[in-house]
Amino acid sequence: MLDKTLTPGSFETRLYEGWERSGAFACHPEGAATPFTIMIPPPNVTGSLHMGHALTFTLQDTLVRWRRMQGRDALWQPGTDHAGIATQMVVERLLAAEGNQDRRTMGRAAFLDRVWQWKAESGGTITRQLRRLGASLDWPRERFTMDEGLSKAVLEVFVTLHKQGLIYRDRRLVNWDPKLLTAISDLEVESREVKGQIWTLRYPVEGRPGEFLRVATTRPETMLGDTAVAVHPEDARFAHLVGQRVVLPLVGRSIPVVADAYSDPEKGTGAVKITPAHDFNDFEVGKRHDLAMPTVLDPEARIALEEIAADLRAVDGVADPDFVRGLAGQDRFAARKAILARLEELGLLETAEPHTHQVPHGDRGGVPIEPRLTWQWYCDAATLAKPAIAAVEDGRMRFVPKQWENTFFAWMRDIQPWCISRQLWWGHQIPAWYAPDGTIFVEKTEAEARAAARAQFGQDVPLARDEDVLDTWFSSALWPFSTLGWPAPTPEVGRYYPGDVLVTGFDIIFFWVARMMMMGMHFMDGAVPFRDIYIHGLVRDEKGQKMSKSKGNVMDPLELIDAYGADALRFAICSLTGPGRDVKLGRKAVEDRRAFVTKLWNAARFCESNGVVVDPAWDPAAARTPLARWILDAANRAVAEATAALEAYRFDEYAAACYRFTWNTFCDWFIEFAKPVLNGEDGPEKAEVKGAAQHVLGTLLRLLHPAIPFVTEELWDRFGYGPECSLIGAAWPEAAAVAGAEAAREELDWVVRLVTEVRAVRAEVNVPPSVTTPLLVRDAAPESLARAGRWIDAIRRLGRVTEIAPLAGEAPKGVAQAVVGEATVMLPLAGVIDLGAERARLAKARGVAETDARKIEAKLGNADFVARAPEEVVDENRERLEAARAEMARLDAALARIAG
RNA sequence: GGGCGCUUAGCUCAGCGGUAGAGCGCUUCGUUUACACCGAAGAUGCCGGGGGUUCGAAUCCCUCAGCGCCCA
Repeated sequence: MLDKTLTPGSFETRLYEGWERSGAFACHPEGAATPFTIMIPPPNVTGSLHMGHALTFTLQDTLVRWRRMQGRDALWQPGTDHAGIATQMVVERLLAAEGNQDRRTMGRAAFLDRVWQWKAESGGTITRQLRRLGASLDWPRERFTMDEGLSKAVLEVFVTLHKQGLIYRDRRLVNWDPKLLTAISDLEVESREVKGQIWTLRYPVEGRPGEFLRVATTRPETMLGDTAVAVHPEDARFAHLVGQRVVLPLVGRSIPVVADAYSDPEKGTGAVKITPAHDFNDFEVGKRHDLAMPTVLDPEARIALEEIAADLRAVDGVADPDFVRGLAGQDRFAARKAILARLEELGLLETAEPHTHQVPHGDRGGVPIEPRLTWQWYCDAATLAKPAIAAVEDGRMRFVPKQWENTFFAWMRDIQPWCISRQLWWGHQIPAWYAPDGTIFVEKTEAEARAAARAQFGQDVPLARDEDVLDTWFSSALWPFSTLGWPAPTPEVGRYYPGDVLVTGFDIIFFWVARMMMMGMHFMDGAVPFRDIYIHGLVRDEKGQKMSKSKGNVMDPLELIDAYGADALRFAICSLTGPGRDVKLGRKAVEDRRAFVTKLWNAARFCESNGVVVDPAWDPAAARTPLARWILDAANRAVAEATAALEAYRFDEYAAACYRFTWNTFCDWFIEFAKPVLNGEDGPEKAEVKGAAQHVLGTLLRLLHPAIPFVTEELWDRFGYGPECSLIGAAWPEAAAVAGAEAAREELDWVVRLVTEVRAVRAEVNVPPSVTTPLLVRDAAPESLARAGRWIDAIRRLGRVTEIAPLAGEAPKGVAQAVVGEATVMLPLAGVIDLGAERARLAKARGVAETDARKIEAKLGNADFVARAPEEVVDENRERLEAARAEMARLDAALARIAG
């Protein structure tokens, strides 16, 4: 017997272990079935399961379970990425907390050992948690971006792209994180609004004593590296100064005034100082005007004078080399203060005004990034992006919803060289070796590099390997094929690449999506890495706020699973995942879906306690009773709706279709109609109701399994639809042939309408539930009376009716009435009902019918409508008008009957 | 500044040319033996404002307003 109350915790772990043990999650490369592949966008190895994961992995699991049931050879391959910066930070923090040596003291090899040790201990957190969610991942195929195999793929790709000229070394400005001491990519930089100040400085014009060029800046400390002042070429105010020179205060360097459209006459003073080595815009100006580009900040963003020491020159009242020398080694913000103070003393600081502006910050380190001129490795993203753009343009890859194409195109068409080197230890060390003369050898192994060097120099030379590692996204970009064993020619690569769909959030389009496309198409002979890209929203709290620790509105998916069950959480997620919308998910939403899971459980309990048992031989095509035919037909429609919804990635519609059929059809009506039969005598009718019940319950369990795998599997097993843990491998339901479906639908729909009307009448005229009445039917067609007779047991029970009789003559006094189709049904309730309430009720119903009729009359009275609208629309309106008029007439008659 | 999205019942959202819907909430009623994580009934809408296209607009177009996000 099923327990009276549903306790998901009592079976979730057992079922998951059962599935996993039985190999139900495994793909079958040797099989004949058509593959269905989803590559997990690898979560960060330092992460733990949050609501965003719960969302994306629930959707992925729903798709995978559904396709698996459809007979596809599903591969959902799990794994994590090594998260270079995040992991290194975690382990460094750990070392500090343990009171251990820091990484520089312990050295690279020892530090990396420690990271691997951490990975072994803590790296499995998220993969363990995914099991709680029910994610049916092919665990034995789990991969990690630092695995031997994936590292081989990284070497192959790096070396190949280098030989193709698509990876190169360059000295450009990079986003430098002065806290983490590494370059980071544009995408790892976030603008934050900062309340700062804007200062106006006075730069003396050379050879014109007393004349100054006023420049506005938010970063006065970089002035030490200024090599020009730019004004707009068409700005008349400064035309006479273009080509002149100014003296750089404090430093004493003579710098030119250049005309460059970058300078905005509307902003600040219209003249802008140019520091090419410390600002991206200034760098471009510097290149245009062939300016020197001295660096004045060291990696930790402290003042460094090496590149300007030779330029320092004392100028009376303007420049002070001793002061500048004293700044060496000072932090950028301390230096700013000192410089401003000194400029003020010299009378060269004109104004200081409050100013709010966007300041780039490193998203990991959290400090303002510092553009720095450094040598880094770059990937020619613009070239790699072209085939990916074309593949989306011509439909070989499809964004769902489509509008995300715009975001993708906008970024891809203006993509910048991708800085792929990082000054970290944890990651794939760049396979580049330097000879003493600076020659670079890029090879997969040191031995190959040595051989290449020997070939070049005619003798062995000492080689030093590049210390840097690659951006984590470089290895993640290879995920769709590196996880399948590439570059080895494995059967998996041929079979599971391209994937069918990548599921991810819109915030990740530039990271995984774009990069996987670029690398996939380049290395897999132009083949796209996945056909569909399903983009879902972000999880927010019930008020629509982004969840964050600082706001304190985070919900823990594991805690929700403990409280309500994984199925409730998953069903809530599916229900709320509409197209192109964020998912607002409060605790209440999960609690509400638990009620649905419980409802299903209780419906199953009803079936069990009424002797419904599984009968695989039961043939729906042989069903003869309207009730069986009706519920089978309704199930067919639910199957069609659910399948269409999943095909369109409409998780909300899939959940809604399942919900409606389960609750509003199966529970509310089928079970109620079945009760009189099941309580009655044994016979063919009862047998058929049981047969239909077991058949449809089985359909329901299969239909709902992708969304709520645990409770459906538990019920499937308990009822004996199959062996333990077999629902996951059961066939996705398909429409069953049902004879006479239309007639059955008409019949049952009529009964539903009759019962609903009777209930409404009773409720509105305040008939106590204890009072039962006969039902007098006037003007009923013979078929309606016959139906009433066939369903008298159900109508009695659901409408609190004693008997049904046709009424030919006068209606008794004090009836409550309702119109059902062509018939008027009357409940003789003299003395019980409030006649005033009944009259009001009928009048209101008549009003509704009249309004409806008026609207349709107006429509049909419009000659243009009749002439131009499609014929079926016009006919439909004529029929509706007729029905509305007939209803008005019947209601008028009903009102007349109880008049006065 | 450029781009995208949103604005429909108290709340969360479907619907996207042809009769305005769901869930939750609310009100009333309910010990009918699956389920109170339940059942029955009910109320609630200038479909953001304005203009246009159309026989017909919540739905298509323009415009304005507000909100949110992304990129500068």
